[in-house]
Amino acid sequence: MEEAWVSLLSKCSSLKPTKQIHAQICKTGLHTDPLVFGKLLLHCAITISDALHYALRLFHHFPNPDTFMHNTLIRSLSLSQTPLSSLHPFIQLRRQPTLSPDSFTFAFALKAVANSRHLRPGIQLHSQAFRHGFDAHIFVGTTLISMYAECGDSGSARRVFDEMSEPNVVTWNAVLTAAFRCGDVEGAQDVFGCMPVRNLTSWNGMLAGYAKAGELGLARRVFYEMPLRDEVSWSTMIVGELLREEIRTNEVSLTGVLSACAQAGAFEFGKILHGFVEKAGFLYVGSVNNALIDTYSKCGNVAMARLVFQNMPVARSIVSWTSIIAGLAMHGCGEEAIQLFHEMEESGVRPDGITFISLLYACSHSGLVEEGCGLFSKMKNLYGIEPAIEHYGCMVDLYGRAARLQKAYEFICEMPVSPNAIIWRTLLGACSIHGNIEMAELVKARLAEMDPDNSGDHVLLSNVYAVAGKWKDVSSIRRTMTEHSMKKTPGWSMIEIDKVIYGFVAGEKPNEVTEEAHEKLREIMLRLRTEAGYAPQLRSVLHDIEEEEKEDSVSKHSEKLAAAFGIAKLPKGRILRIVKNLRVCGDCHTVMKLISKVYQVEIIVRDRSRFHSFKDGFCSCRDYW
DNA sequence: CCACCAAATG
Repeated sequence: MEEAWVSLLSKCSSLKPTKQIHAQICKTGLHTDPLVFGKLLLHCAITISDALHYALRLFHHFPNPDTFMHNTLIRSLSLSQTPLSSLHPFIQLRRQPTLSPDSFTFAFALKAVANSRHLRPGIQLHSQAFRHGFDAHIFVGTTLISMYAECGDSGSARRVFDEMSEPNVVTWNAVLTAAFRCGDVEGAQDVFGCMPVRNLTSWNGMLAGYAKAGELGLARRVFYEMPLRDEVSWSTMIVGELLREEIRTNEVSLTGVLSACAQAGAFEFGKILHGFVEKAGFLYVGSVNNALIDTYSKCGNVAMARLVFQNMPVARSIVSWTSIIAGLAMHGCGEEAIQLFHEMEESGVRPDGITFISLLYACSHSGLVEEGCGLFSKMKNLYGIEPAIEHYGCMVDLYGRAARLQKAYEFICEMPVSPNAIIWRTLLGACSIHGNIEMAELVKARLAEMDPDNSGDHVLLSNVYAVAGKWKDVSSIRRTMTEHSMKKTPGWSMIEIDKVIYGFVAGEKPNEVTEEAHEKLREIMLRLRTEAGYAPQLRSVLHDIEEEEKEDSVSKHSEKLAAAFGIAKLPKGRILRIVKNLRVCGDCHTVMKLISKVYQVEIIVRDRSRFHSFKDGFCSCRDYW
């Protein structure tokens, strides 16, 4: 309830709608809730520049404000354009006979002084904190140090630090930046050398300090030596123009990094890069926009891809149109992809062969057989584009997925170019989806002539047998595979949590992360069984093994582990984004649907060929994949 | 009765 109001507030940036929201909050009676009221104060003081008086009036009418409420007002004002105005509620609070200031009060008030850079009120606050015995408090002490540094009094900052009994990392970091702020680069180096513990903020502090002092060479060195880099590190480098030379000389490297993100599915990192692109003015380079569209689609966020496409400040090229069509296709938005294609035709951009590959792909992944056929002939007849082998492959996929296996087979036989292994493999995949043994055997024979050592083909065929319960044939395939020392590609999945990527491989040696994932997974499966009536679907298992063992084998699939780990680690409400190297198996697909319903989370899985976005028990692929 | 608010890097 409170969160709803807060998010509503964050969307309005002027006083009038804020007043309306306030009136509504009053109706619900939540206006006396300290949390809601605090957010309202903060919003008026920071987000809206001319609403300070309104914040003060709100506070004035608040019944019996306690120390917490006073602190909130002091904090709000300290962050406003006129930080020193927070001294009024500070004095008011001290005059109240029933209330007394606490450590928060002093921390906020000192922060206000630091933001205003006026030394004299700072000194007064310091002596008052001393009288109340709060100057020894670690937060207050640390704020004192940075306050003195902001006001240019490095000697006092140093003295406060020397008198502290147990400085922690944050205190050390405050001293570090204090040295830089007073222009003492050598002092900062000393502090950095003496620090008993360092965290990312310490490194970022060094980086920013050097950059501000104009020591660009040293800053670059810090950047390369850092054990870990986050958003702040990167943006320090960009804002300080430390990487700009490299990027400006060839924006190729920027698109290169973006495409690496796309391949790895590193969404959070891609977002950071997007921020840089905007800040550094690279949005005016068409190819960078296209790379962003591609990155967002491949990282599972087609909505962001759409947004980049819609807001492009430069002309959309054929690559831009094709990228967004391919992105929509990957996410199962076939109709939208076709609609965009029509818009593209109207805008006068002429499609090329790659555009049609994306379109046909969109059709085959959304079951739009008629539309796909129409586009295929339009490509040949209207645009005069001679279909390449990839186009034929898409058509085989289109018919095959739609269970029209005979039609697909005939199509291959009538093709004017001779089919390659990929074409036959596409059909074999379709046979495995629809469980057609005869066709699968026929196709596998062709493949055996062309590409006998491909383990994936054996696995596909054996899956067809396994589904039909023909375990003899399954084990014979397995024997051939071991005899030819063919290895099944191990399945892996990864999930990004707080910009760190965790990988899971089926059957790997247990470690801390996998232990945790397994434990969470056991708990999840139990809940799915009791609350959603889940029963494991064992058809996806390759081998003819005991039922119980099979269940065990299915339960170890890497995407399940990644999902379990995500549920355990990510805060509620966050989307789980998983990347997998192979296709999702049927059982995992079901489990993801159930998890999304029971745990009320959105899960986006990128598999080998497309995206599955699970929400409320349904998948965006509508079980067509 | 408790907890919601707090210090350092861009």
